[in-house]
Amino acid sequence: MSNYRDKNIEAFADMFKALSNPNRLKIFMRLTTCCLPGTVTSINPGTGEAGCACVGELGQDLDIGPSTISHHIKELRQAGLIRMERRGQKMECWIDPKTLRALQGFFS
Amino acid sequence: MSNYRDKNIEAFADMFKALSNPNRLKIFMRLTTCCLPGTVTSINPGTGEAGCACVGELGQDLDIGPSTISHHIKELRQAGLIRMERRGQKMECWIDPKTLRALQGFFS
DNA sequence: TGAATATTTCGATAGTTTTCGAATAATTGT
DNA sequence: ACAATTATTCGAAAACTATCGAAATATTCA
Repeated sequence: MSNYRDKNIEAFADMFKALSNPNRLKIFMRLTTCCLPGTVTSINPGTGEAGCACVGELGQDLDIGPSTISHHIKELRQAGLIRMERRGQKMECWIDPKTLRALQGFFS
Repeated sequence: MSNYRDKNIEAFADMFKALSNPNRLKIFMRLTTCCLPGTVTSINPGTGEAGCACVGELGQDLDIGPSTISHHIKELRQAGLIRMERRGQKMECWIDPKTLRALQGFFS
């Protein structure tokens, strides 16, 4: 009787691949620290809107172009690590809580 | 004041890269289940020797050649995930407990 | 409608990875 | 010394990845 990890090797490999690029890992870590799932995310002091980091913000301090940021965020999304939704001109991103729990369980 | 993760982004990216290949991930998982660090590892019923999985054993059921197995195990070792030591003709492999703890802490 | 902002798509290029098979090395037992 | 076992190194081929810049799309605001 195999356990959860054994049944999802390919999915976990995809998650680790998404985290294997330093720039993608930085984006992921930024999302975990700025807007952890389950917690109240940042509120824009100007607009008063609740929100999380958008694609442009996530790419700051990364020294790569916007098209590359977009590509990386797509990879994180396809691996199931993050979710995103359009909010006006921007795309808000946040960590998928279910996937994060799966990763926490993987090493425990 | 940055935390542990921020100071070791490259090292963590290397670990995730090592785990991003399905075959390498299977090898890693096999090591975590057959000989967890800190626990008494398997004892060979014939010889009575304590030991863990060797390179050949780890490559079973993987449908890739021995040189590829060797390559993958080298990647896991260089990422700091496993340690190994010669025992006669065989190379014994085991999980590095320090690195495993670092990974457990990464997602928590 | 048209300009500005934010993001994505596309095609290209340089670099990396996976895997193989042949050759080599290390160890053990005859 | 020699054969058998186990594992590593090397060179090559195919596939994949990271990044770029240009063009395209979506949204807001004047």
